[in-house]
Amino acid sequence: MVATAVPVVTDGPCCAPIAREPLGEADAAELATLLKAVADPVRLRLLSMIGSHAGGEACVCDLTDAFDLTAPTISHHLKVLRTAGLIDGERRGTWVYYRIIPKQVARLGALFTPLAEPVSA
Amino acid sequence: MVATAVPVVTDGPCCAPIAREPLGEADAAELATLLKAVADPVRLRLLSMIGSHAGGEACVCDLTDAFDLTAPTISHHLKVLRTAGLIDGERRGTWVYYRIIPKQVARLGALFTPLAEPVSA
DNA sequence: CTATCATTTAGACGGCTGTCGAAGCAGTCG
DNA sequence: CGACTGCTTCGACAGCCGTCTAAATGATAG
Repeated sequence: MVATAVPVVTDGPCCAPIAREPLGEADAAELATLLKAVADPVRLRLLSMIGSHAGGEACVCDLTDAFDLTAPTISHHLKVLRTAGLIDGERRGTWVYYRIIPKQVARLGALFTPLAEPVSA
Repeated sequence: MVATAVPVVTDGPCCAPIAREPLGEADAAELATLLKAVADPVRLRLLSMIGSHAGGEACVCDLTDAFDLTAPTISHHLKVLRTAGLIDGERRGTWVYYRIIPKQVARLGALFTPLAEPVSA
């Protein structure tokens, strides 16, 4: 968390955080990396499937079956998501289970959220 | 808009919309296109500069000066953002001014926002 | 130990993408 | 009209990315 010392004036539906002050070069580069990780239809669906799966985690075998893609390709996409810190994988016996890391996903949302509603928390 | 007829159970601070139900193939493809448009450091900064500029719009000349890139390259990035429906440009005399289209930007935010707070609207 | 299944890694290949220089279009100034 | 400035389009090129096949690794079963 960077916590820029800018007083957030929630005076109505103004604009997303990205539109409050110009983004620095370094921040932009880092955020772009994060965004690139989700800017792919397959990875978007993988993330969605993992997140919406009962128990909060999904087995790779289930994920692979849902696409017309080979197992290595799915594995590659999962690695991209894992490297970006969006998901975490764990091996239990024969199968590997993936789980979403909500904090990092929320970071993406915070970027473009209009902040129209006051943050009650 | 595909509008899958699934009853969305908002039973508390669960997870982002993307994690409530698996994303359809078509929706994923369309969202990926939108995300690709912002998954670039230069475009992220352009969007941020335009959005945070006084008056809500920025001249291309200002934008070009802020980067170590040639004018055609900046123009290319602006076109990508415009094609994605994120910004809109208008020529006034000698200069061209760009403006953010908040609705489309908000769509991005809604994707990953945790929805921890009840939607008052 | 060997066989088999689940997943990842390695290597290769075609297509997309960011960048540039050159040229074209639009508007202003003399 | 003719020259000049601001921005975009065009064409080309290097590098990245998504996909595959083949092979390696990890774990269980017989």
